[in-house]
Amino acid sequence: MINKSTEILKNSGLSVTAGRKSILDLFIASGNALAHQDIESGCSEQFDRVTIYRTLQTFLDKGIIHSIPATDSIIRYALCNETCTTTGHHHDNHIHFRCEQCSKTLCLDEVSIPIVKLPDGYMMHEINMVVTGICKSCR
Amino acid sequence: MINKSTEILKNSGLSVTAGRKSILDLFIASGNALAHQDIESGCSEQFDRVTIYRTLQTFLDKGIIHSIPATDSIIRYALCNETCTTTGHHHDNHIHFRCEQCSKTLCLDEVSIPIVKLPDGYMMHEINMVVTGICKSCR
DNA sequence: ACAACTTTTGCAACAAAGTTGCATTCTTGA
DNA sequence: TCAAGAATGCAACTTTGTTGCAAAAGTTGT
Ligand SMILES: [Mn+2]
Ligand SMILES: [Mn+2]
Ligand SMILES: [Zn+2]
Ligand SMILES: [Zn+2]
Repeated sequence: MINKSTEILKNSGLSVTAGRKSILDLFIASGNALAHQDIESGCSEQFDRVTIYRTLQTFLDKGIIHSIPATDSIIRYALCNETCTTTGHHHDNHIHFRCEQCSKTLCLDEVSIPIVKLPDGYMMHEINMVVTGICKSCR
Repeated sequence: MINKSTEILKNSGLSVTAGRKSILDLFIASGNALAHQDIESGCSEQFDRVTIYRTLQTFLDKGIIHSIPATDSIIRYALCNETCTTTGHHHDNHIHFRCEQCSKTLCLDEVSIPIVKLPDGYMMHEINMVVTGICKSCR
């Protein structure tokens, strides 16, 4: 296995293509969550918009990345931890932080989502918690 | 004050127009959160798409409605509780539930968002918590 | 290293969602 | 009732997301 992106792709049973490697490298290099647009403009090589949509969907399905909800209708994505990749089911249990200053969205892996008790009759599947505010580097 | 929607508009210092009343009535009548599209198709009268965008933005600014993040890039909106309207700053502290069966998004006003401690250096402003699963009426 | 097979990609053509400027219409308060 | 200001509808446009299909690239076994 030559490098990390190749390794992740092979472990997920995906064929290794320039586009997938490139996009994955971008995720690995970047410290924050990426939106479709970030990827389109941030990739070393240029890839078709459609390819990026399809790649992101594939990565989601395989548990390589997870999506982060937001109120600006821009979905951002970040690398999952190992367990998601291996099980094909998302197990990210951390909160996300969106900085109102620098607009970066971060995974706060060290802050886990607290347990909430739903009213009777509700069945919980996934939880998402997004905090907005000012990040460490913007203070 | 003739009815509730008029009252809310006046209290927020907004002029009372057919569109605003209609949209607000829809929110009041509906038990769940509404997306732009729901409003466009659900209003008694037909209003221009642009008017609906602008109205939603105005309602957000005035603290009449709040937006609910989701990972499907469709933002949904729901009525705020009184405190938002009066202060112009959102104070909704409840979690949101999105049913994977009926696709309805609900405000669970009775379930408040638990407190989380952020790492040093982070300043919190707003918290959003969205739970997905199966709702009471879909079991 | 090659061929056969499978998968991925790019392109084109759409559809849906969101934005902006401007003229017209509606609200409001004097 | 009327003037001033605010909201609306329309047109034109940008951005975002989807689908089908042919060409290109990746994979597997020899
Ligand atoms: Mn994350
Ligand atoms: Mn709510
Ligand atoms: Zn920041
Ligand atoms: Zn349901």
